[in-house]
Amino acid sequence: MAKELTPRSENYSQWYNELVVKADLAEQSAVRGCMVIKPYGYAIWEKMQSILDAEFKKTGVQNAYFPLFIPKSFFSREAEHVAGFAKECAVVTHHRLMNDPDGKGVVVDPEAKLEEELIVRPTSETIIWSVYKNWIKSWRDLPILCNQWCNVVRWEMRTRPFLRTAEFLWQEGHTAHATAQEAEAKANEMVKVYADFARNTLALPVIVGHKSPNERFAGALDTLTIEAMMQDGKALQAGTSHFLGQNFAKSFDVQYADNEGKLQYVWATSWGVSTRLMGALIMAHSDDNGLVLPPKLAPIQVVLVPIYKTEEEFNAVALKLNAIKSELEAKGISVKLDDRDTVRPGFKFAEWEMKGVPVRIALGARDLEAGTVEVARRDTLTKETMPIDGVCDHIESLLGEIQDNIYKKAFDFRAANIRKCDSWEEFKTEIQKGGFLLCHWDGTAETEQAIKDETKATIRCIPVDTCVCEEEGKDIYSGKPSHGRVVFAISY
RNA sequence: CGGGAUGUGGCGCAGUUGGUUAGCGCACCACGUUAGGGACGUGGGGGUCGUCUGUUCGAGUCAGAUCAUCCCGACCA
Repeated sequence: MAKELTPRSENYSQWYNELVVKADLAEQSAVRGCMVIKPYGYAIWEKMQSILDAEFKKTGVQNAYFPLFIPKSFFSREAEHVAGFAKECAVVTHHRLMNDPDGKGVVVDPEAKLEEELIVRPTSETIIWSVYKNWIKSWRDLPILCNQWCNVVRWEMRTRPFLRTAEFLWQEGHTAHATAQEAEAKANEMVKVYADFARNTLALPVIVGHKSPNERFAGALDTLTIEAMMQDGKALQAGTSHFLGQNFAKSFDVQYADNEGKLQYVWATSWGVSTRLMGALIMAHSDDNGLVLPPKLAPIQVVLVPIYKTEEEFNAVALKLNAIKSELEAKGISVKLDDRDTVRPGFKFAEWEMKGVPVRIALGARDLEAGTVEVARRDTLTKETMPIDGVCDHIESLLGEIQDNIYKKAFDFRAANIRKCDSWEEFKTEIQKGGFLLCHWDGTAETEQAIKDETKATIRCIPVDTCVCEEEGKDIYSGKPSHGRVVFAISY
């Protein structure tokens, strides 16, 4: 059948690419590396947005919107920042088209060349700090805590659906503070928000940690990350929070008068998560039957499938199912009654499984007589027939159970694929098997680079809340002294 | 930008040493039978074979050019 997936174990990439399309999440667009997010996929993203947005607001953050275009001169003010992004920017050079004088179609009007080129934002630090300069005069203006939900463009050489696309949706928070301590605390607070969201909502066990200087955001003094493990053992950076120090304040000359009247540069953070979380969700939980969505994120939590032969049978079954639907909805559960008569039940079962709906209820004439329903759960692919009375209460708790079980499954998988490694020879073969290796590192960029060149493995993070191993040891590569283990992995 | 591959109805493919009307599966349309794990039967619609040039009596098939896409690298959330 057209809907069948390549098995995960056979070709992980192909399985992933097919799943994105077959679960109706997204498809490729006419422009290479860009993606159409379809309604079902977007509904999941919207759910992520609304939950995260509420969390941000609890920390005092407000939403705002800054322009898509950044004048080239703004962009080039912070040296490290430019160096980090210059190679992947879309640039607007003209503002008008004209009819091709030599024939059909249109060409760029050479008369309409812009005096200063505009960069399509790859991230908004520069434009935002050029604006913050006008907002900040006094210590009384601080802190400023803004977030924006928007799209950004990074012209990547190679793209993959959700994980790396030329254009993607994200949120970027940008805060300005009077002191370094306050800014660092904010960066920590936000990475905690991300970690809680990943664990509680996405059912994704993540490791929180610091990036090594090599892997740090361009222009940051410190980058905090949440790192997740995918089912092929590769690491995925799922969100980052940066302590930017005074780099951007100095580049954009943003100073405030403190309570003694002295001018001080402002301290900054920025933090973001993107539609890459969709990729993380897919790769962490899905199986050969398709998507597996944690109930807290599923746009449809329960699907009802009627089974019938005649119209009378359908009416009787639908009556019962509608009653169940109302009762579930009264509990705040989102329900879909699949009453299409154009496809058969078996087709519906397979289709909703592909789309990852956590719970399916099937009800037919047989059940009506016996007073039962069939309840199937997506995470375990098991089903049981139970009395129709009390089924809604059962499903309410079942959704919680499924949420926990999906997290547990991912947690156990990760636990089984994290191991310590103390020998360089062992490292070289072990790292290729996938998973995270906890190893001693001497703290130098040279060692990290050498390891990357030889094995493609990078330091995913220096963990702060999971697998923390502060202990004396020797660097796995250089043999120099080390004060703790860090997480090495091959990453997306 | 380096290495590899592929372009044939919406999708996935076949198409022999060049040979006449370009074929198959899925999807689609109609009718009927079906319906508790991706239904079946019968009938039907839809493609000039990525593009250009060449070789030839004759090109989906051979040659050259060109464009596009995909995979592996470099780069990256």
